[in-house]
Amino acid sequence: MLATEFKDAITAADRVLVQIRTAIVEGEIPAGTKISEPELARRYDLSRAPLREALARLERCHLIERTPNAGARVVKLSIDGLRSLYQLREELEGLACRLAAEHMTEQEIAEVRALLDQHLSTQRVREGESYYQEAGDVDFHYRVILGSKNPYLINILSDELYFLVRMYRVQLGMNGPRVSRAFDEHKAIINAIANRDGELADLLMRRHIAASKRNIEQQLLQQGTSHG
Amino acid sequence: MLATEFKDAITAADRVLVQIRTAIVEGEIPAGTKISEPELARRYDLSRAPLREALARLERCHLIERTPNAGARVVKLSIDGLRSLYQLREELEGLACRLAAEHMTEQEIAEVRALLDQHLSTQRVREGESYYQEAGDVDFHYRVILGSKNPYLINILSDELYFLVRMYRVQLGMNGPRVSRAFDEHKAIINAIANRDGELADLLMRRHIAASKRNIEQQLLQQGTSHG
DNA sequence: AAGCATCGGATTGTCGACAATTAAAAGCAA
DNA sequence: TTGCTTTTAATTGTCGACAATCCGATGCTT
Repeated sequence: MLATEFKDAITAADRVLVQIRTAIVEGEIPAGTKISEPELARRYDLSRAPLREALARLERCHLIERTPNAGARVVKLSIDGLRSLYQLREELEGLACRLAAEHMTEQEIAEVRALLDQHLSTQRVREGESYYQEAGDVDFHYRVILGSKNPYLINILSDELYFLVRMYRVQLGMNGPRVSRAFDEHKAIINAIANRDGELADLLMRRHIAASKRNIEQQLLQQGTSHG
Repeated sequence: MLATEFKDAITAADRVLVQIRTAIVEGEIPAGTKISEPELARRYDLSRAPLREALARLERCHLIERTPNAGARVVKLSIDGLRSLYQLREELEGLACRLAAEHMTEQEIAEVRALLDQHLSTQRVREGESYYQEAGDVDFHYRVILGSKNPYLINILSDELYFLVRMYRVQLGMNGPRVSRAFDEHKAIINAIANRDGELADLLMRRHIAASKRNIEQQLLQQGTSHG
């Protein structure tokens, strides 16, 4: 997914990390599941040593929660969790926009624009398939985050928070008119960055994220009331 | 240092983590040092398994940097690193202040105020010893961060970023008139929070952190020019 | 029957050894 | 002597087994 997650020297722990992480994000391993180290070790055909390394990293991005001597559970999706998470996202990606407006090169901006055009045409062809929207959106945000050029900010957003964000979006879906509006909002944001108007880019990004939050929030509420 | 880092069931990995982390922050293990797993295992008298768990967590709070199959090094302190780090701190602790003004109970606020008075008297007695200032400052910020009641924000600030912040401050020192001014700034911040004026608390905290940054920045510049 | 203590099973934490990879030393050619 | 290749030693990654701890079931007491 992310352009170049590991340069070279991919270790077994890295492979199983990606596998389990994907399984959790996509819901193949359901939220709230108790994690058994021996079971997962058998399932992915490796020893517990690299598996535990992978679990440590999963804990880092809040996909599992560990308690000493008791084991780990896949995180549960909740409204409170969503709100806390998106509260931070608004702030951090807003900051990323301000910094991106300051630090992104003209070429980087041009690349993001090309990316958006490409996504737009892809969406026209594959209308309705939300996965492409998902991938495109993640990619856009990822580019802006990188554009901030702040290594700690990049690390927090793209390595720690973003998998949980994707988990909410993949499992609760992005639906309705938001799908098509997101593209326009992306365009507006990159325009502001291109104009070196960090303040506006910040504002637009916060609204973009807030709208996305409301969308998922509704899904959660509906799901919670219908079969609780 | 932090009130209750591990509830119970302290494992060997936890112990060695605290030991190594302190050694790095205090500079006992110098910045930039190559880390040898066998050596550290002998030094702290345990196997490599819990040691590696500890190293994984040290990487998480940016105190060491690992490259696959190549080993780990203690992070180096630099001006660029300081600026990136404090840029984030300003933003995140500013947010923490806004949230704290909203969510902290009257009792929590009263406790922080008592804490400040206690630190003030302690400082009068042990004037000049910057360690107490350091501990007091960390404690104040820690309380405000907790007051935000946002678990992700708390995790990022107090578990991931703060040890690196402390490393800069311990190794480069907090000197001059800043030491005494910090107390007044803390007072002003908690007053704003008590008045439920999140916007002001945010502003004051950002200035407080910016001033702290400038102070360390100067130390780094002097050190860099004097013996390079 | 309800509550508590005890026991058993399973899981996590830790250990020492082996395999794979890397970084540096030694050797050779130009 | 310089540059490259080869070898070698050390380090990291991985494995299987053991020890310590916890959760659930069983039995006893009141």
